[in-house]
Amino acid sequence: MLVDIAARLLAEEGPQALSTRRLATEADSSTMAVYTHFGGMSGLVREMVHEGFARLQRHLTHVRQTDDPVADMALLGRAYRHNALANPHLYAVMFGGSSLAGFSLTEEDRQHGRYTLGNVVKCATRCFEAGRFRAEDAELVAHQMWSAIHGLVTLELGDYLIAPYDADRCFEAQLTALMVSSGDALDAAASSVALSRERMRDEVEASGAAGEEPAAEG
Amino acid sequence: MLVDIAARLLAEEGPQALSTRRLATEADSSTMAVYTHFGGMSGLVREMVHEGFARLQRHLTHVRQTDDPVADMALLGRAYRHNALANPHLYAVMFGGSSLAGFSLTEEDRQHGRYTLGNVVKCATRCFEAGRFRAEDAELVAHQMWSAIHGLVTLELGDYLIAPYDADRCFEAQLTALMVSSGDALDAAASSVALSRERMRDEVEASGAAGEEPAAEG
DNA sequence: CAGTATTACATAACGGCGATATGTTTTAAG
DNA sequence: CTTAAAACATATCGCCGTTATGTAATACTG
Repeated sequence: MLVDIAARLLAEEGPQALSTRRLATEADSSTMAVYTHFGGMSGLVREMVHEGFARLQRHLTHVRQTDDPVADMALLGRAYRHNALANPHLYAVMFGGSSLAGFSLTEEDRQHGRYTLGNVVKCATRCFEAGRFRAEDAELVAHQMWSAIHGLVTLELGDYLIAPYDADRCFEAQLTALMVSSGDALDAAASSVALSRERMRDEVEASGAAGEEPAAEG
Repeated sequence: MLVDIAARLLAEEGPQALSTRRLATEADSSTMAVYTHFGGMSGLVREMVHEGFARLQRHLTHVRQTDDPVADMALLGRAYRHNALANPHLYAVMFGGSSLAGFSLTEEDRQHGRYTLGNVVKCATRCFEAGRFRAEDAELVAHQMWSAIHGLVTLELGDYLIAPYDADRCFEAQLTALMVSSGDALDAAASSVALSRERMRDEVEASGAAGEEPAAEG
């Protein structure tokens, strides 16, 4: 399928490899294929955005609920970052706006992935019910998690975070800070974040052994 | 100067207006001008990045130190956002990575603007000395402020934040959350953030009356 | 001053891009 | 079988960044 080829090209060679002629060559067809099936490059980019959010959703729904909702929340953050690092160019298309020259996304395209926030909203509600977070707006908390971690991931993908304040260090600090600012106690937050790190390590080891990674890239 | 024309085109018409032919037309010269002066579009983009960070620095150094360092810190956040909203396309070039198709920035280009973080680091140190922040790494705090607010601004510029959780609301919440997670008490943080909002309002009214805005855009 | 080397500029061309128009082949419906 | 629709291939248009080549202006040097 053309979408699969496009996803592979995007992951392996980056945005500049996504051209009608390159796709035609790769699919053994003509440049018209993109237009008959997607109405142009914009339509194909839209499909890529949907695919990107589907992969994100797959990562987020993969975190299991435990009796430590704050650790679950931290794990959601780790899953978000993990997905972005596994599909960096796809993530750039999802949020980069005009990452591909001149291909502006529709308002509907931009808001399409909003459903993935539901995972975070539900988890925030559980944190409220457990008395770990101040009882405030769960959606607002979700938006704060989203924008803060999105910002860190964006800077990381752009190679703006370097030693000694590399992305790993900033991310761990960011996770704890987010839990604290939502109302959790500092030591409790640090403990839950540490627990989430162990759960994440176990997760990637298990799926790494099964070779289940969604995408690899250089 | 070619850089001024480029900055104007970028601000008024967006990234796709930045082409050698368009610049040649606008400057009444040929396409070679970009190559003799900047060695190509990449060089011109680099100059734009430098200009963008210079404007950011101008905004950041414009916030005055008061006896409420947390309010000063919040005002730095507001200044950062204000600069990004005043120069949205320029901000996209600074951090969008490949906002312009295929023009990858050098490692030196990406790290060039790092000096602007110094304003935040100094302010964080003052927050420590005032006993408002937990005495930890000032640079780490600065990085957290940076990535969190950068993430929010990025989502805002990309029109990802819509009512009822619009950018204004998320930003105010983000500011308070950042101060709280750095160690400030919730009510103290909220009070300083509110104070910073008033100072910001006075600021834009004063400079607005003098017509001193750095750039306007549709 | 003359002579020269460097820089700036204009023109034309190359390859690649998204997009369109047109005609042809394949597919599916009646 | 007939025909309407979908998919495809080819050629072309107007962009793009970039390069090569030749020319005019400038600055340096003896």
